[in-house]
Amino acid sequence: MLTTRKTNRRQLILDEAAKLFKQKGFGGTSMRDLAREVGMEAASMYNHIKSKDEILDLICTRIAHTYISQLAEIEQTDASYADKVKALIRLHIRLMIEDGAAVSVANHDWKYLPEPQLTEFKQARKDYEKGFAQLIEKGIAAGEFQPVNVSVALFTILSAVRWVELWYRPGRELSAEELEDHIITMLLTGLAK
Amino acid sequence: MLTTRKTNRRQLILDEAAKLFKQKGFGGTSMRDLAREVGMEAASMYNHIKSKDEILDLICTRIAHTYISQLAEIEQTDASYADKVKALIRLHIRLMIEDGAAVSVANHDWKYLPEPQLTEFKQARKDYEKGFAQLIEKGIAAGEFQPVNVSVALFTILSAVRWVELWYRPGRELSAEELEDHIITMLLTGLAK
DNA sequence: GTCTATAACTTGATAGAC
DNA sequence: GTCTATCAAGTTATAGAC
Repeated sequence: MLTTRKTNRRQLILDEAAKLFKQKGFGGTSMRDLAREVGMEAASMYNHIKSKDEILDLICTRIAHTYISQLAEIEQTDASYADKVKALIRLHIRLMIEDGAAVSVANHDWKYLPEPQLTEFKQARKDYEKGFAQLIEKGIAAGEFQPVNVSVALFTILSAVRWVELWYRPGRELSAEELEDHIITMLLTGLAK
Repeated sequence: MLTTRKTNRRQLILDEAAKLFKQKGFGGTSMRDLAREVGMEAASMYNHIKSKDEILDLICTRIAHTYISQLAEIEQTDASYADKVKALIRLHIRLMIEDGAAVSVANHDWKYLPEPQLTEFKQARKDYEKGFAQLIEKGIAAGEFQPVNVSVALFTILSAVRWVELWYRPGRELSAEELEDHIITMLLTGLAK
């Protein structure tokens, strides 16, 4: 685990909710579905959480903060820009593997957040993307990267680490580290000979 | 348009449905929402379509067939494998730009398809991915591509063309063709110098 | 083909006993 | 803190007048 979380009753609800939201979507998951998975009646869950919307907010906000604090950490190191970008790619993949359900929810169901959480989430994501883009820009300026279109490079990287969610199963042929190596090779040196 | 479709009443319902499903998800869109957009009462739509599920099926199936027939066409040409892969990337991007709502639905809401359509859709996607993977494999065997991990390359490419949905707006700084060029450069030659 | 009315059901959330 | 019972609102879909 990259982050340590209490494993009380409330956290159990959040963890099971993330799994169900990933499988069936926020709108496709009822509180009764969730209650069955948690092992209590739907009404009882309201002693631990305020609403279905709050569950979504807690999941999305935790993931957003995780990404932002990891970016801040990497920005402070004195590695090359290429190494910083590689480190970020590795962190994305590792978070997806270790906390995939919550990351999927933050990737897909954030749009169902009520205001003002929706606006806050979108702003946090924008800030993150801006910080990531600046690493690529500086890498180009420093001669470490090709002069690619920065937005295209950024979203190609972010998308490439997203599919891990759809594809990777622990115990597949590749270990997490091998997977990271292969994706970094593909993104940094490309397919062509 | 890559495909020509009749613009009767039924098709209007399908087109508006695709837009709403993309915006609010299949579960988050009610038949009343859709009816308002189409300009009739919810009950009246049932003279044109059988059910909400049928709408989803018609959208997903059309997109699946489009991809599969495009792949078959490209496979038959005698271009190099590199050129075949590039052509497929261009077709993905163009379909996303010209028919983005339906492509988004086929990408995200296919999981709400009822059986047996769900199984059929998953099989069609699997077949498509297999055909695409074979082009990459043969390209490696022919010495046109680096000996990358084929699955990683395939899903990196498929993901890279997916984000166009989240990002591209007509009238943005880039034309469709420039966007295709940039993405192909990023995927084929990579970020590193 | 379009409408109004409504059947049959599911939804998120609450009240109150224990 | 968990339960049963329930509410108010929303869901897909159909019946039947016009």
